[in-house]
Amino acid sequence: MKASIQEELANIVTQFKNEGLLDHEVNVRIIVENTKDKAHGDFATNLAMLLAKPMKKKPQEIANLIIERLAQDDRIANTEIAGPGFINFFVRKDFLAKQINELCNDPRLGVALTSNPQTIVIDYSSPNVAKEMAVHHIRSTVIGDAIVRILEFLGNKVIRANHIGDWGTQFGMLIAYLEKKENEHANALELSDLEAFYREAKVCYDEDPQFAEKARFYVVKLQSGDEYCLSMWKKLVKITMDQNQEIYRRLNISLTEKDIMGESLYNPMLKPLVEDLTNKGLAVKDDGAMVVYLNSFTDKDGNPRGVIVQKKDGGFLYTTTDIACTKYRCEHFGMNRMICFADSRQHEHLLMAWEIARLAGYVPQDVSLEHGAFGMMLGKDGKPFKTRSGGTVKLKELLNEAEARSRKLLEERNSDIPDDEKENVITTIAMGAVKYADLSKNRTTDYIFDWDNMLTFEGNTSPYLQYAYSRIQAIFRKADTEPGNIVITNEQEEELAQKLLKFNEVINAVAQKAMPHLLCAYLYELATLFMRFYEACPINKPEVESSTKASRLSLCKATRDVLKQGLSLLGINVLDRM
RNA sequence: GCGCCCUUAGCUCAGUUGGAUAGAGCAACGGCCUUCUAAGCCGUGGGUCGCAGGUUCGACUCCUGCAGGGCGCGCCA
Repeated sequence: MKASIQEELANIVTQFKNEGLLDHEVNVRIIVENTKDKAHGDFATNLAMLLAKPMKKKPQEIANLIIERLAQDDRIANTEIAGPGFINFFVRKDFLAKQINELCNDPRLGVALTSNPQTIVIDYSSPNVAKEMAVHHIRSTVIGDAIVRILEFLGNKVIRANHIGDWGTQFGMLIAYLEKKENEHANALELSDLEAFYREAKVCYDEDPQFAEKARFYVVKLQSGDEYCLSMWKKLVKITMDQNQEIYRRLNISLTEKDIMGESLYNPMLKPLVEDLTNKGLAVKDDGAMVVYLNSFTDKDGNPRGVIVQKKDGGFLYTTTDIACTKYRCEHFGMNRMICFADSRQHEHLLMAWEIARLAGYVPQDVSLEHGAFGMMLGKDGKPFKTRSGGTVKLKELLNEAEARSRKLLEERNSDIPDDEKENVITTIAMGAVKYADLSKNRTTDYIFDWDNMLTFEGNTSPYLQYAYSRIQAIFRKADTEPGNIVITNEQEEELAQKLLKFNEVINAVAQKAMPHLLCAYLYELATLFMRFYEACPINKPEVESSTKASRLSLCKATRDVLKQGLSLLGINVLDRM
């Protein structure tokens, strides 16, 4: 609808040009936008104002010319000129009803499959081996997973890439310490506290010279492919990822073991990569290290910035790994697009790695490399978030606390939920609340971590959306009529219907911008409009006519389906009762 | 020193590629449960959009400067 108006306006601009009313050189962006205030109609364009100067006429005059030339469209009730020269379009009510009836019968709820399916790599979560996931890991994990689901829903082929930190010099130390623990016959429980494990390993390394020597020895052995060291390393990876997999399960994250593509995967590719960069004349020796100079980045003196891809001692750096990783993904998956969800500190680093990959010809021109950057998690004081003791809060602790609060709340209510459903209700609400708290914020800015904000169940939260859903389910349990043809009879129905029709637009915007908070905002607005409709428009009441009942049930059904689909794309489950 | 990001109500955040009167939630105050779930609905108060200029018919949005906060800057990842 918007697109067809836009097309017609473009034709009119061409007419103006052909008639000499407008210079051919003039280039205007024709925009038809949704109005914020429905007094301004359903769609509006500012075209007349944009043409005012180049056409040397008053905006109102031009608006009139445009309206005169608009073809008759039976979907449009009328157009008007308003304010400084906006043209407002009012859609006919029966066309709205027609569209919403179509949406009701569409299993995809108006969201078309993409006409141009792509292979898209989503790099997200990326925890470190031998460390527990902390609260800040929630961002990459939850946002990345939502984008994965949305891109798949649109018909793209999505590769989940869990770029775990499973390589580096610290593994010598960790292997040596694991060996020590095994010799002491440590049980699984002792190993499960990875924070303690890492800390203690570090203590041994710092205080016991013999241990440190062994650690350094094991690094070399590991990197040369020693079987014993590799098997110990694999144990560490497994212990860690088993724990992380449990977090993923609780949070309903779609990552599995098969999606693990850690840094170690690229290790064998680093040496040939640097050789290739050297052969191509990109990497040059500087003070013993191999460096790529980039003209598009400058150092503190304004000279091309040097990026080290190989250290003096022959070792490689994480930039080298990221170049190899990008190259591998292009070659191995034939990807069209890659989005890396990592915090904003890595922005410059990623851009430089990708620039090198492009210069080396590893990335086809039309492949889009995107950094789904997100801000830092800060404490209430605006400083990077730390606990009082200076450590981080474990993600597991946050999830436990969410469940505790959810449980307490359910117990305080005199709910009639059967006992066998209660656990599911508690966890579904708790996990939804935590995920939504993160997903609903614009990812680009830093944000304040606060237990109460993160774990609230009122207002703009996931429980609110889940509540709207379960209210609808309650209506259907009591309904004695089937959903039928929708006829819009009042303001609440109209606003709800119009919002439902915007689902398609929102999903596509999220897919393009990789910003799930847009979907959260949409679903919250939808739920709010439903709540108003719910208060104003009775259904299961004796005085309601059966045709009205059938119409409203259809609106309920569409709302229910969009809420369920929308939440499911965010990785949040719904509940039949709560 | 150089560079990137940020600053919107008491608090936490939205604000579409520049559009019409800057919006939510929480907190505060006042209403609404014998009527489809009160995790809800309705209403009230609350703003110099960090500051100062500029561009524009129109600026929270774009440009410049300043202040404050976060982050990054060759051999860690």
